[in-house]
Amino acid sequence: MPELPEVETIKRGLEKYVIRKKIKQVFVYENKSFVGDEQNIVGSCIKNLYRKGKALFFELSNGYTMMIHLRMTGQIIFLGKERFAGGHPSENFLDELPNKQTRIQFSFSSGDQMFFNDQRKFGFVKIILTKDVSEEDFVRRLGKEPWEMSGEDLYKKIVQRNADIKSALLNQEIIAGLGNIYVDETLFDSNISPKRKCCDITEMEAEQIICSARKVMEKSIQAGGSTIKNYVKADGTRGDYLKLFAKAYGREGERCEKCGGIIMKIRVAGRGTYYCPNCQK
DNA sequence: CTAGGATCCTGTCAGC
DNA sequence: TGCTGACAGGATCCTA
Repeated sequence: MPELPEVETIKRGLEKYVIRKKIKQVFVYENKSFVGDEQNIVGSCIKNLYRKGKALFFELSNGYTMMIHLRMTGQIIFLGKERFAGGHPSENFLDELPNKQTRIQFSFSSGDQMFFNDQRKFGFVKIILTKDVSEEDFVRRLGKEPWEMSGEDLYKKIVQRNADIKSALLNQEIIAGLGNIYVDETLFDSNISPKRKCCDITEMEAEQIICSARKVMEKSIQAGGSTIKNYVKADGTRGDYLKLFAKAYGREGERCEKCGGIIMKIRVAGRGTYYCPNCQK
């Protein structure tokens, strides 16, 4: 689920609550979701919080770093005086905690709590030595984010490939941060079909893709990703935050806002894919 | 090396 | 009502 904008939103929202907090206790409800020894982080303070691609890194005071990857259904919920929740949007943003999907719970000396919830257990918390972060497989293989690369950079990485453009944009080694939704939104904005072969993409189109990816993700970060804020509307009812900005994703059968045609759903790279066959060539 | 599919896991929904 | 299969905002591993 959570793609770069959601993880960035969590990072921005969470840092004001957790920086300088001391981890007093860690409860591991699901062994699969925790890699490493939790005793290595007990007693340490959170010095810094940053993001690489779709992963979050908590740099600790004792030489360790805690990496969290939300994968498809992960959520992070901070519970103090206020509640801050981000990640996979669902009813249990508002649940009593811990709940059935709580995999890891952190207690801070301040009395505040942080929960890692994950329905499908694909996500994980991993403890690594801070000095080894750059050698971590995930980090080593991660490509550049759209803001760090030019259209020419992207063009060079895909020009010799035969795969569909959608498949390449989902590949985090080629470009970091896009997932199933933002690839569809990026290609919709670029007027490029998800089925186009990489080797057919011109350098100008690659330029357009980078431009659209930045635009689409910036807009989502502005909207606040899938946080509790935009999941619960002002009147207390629950909203589908995707509808706030998605122009193609999840809109099968609806009218394209650009041409008035019908948004179609097909399968590309094994994923549900929404696009406008009229606009996207 | 690449590309495509299976896989990890739980939950929900459509269709019978 | 139950059952079944498809599918879900990710990334890795296996096979050809």
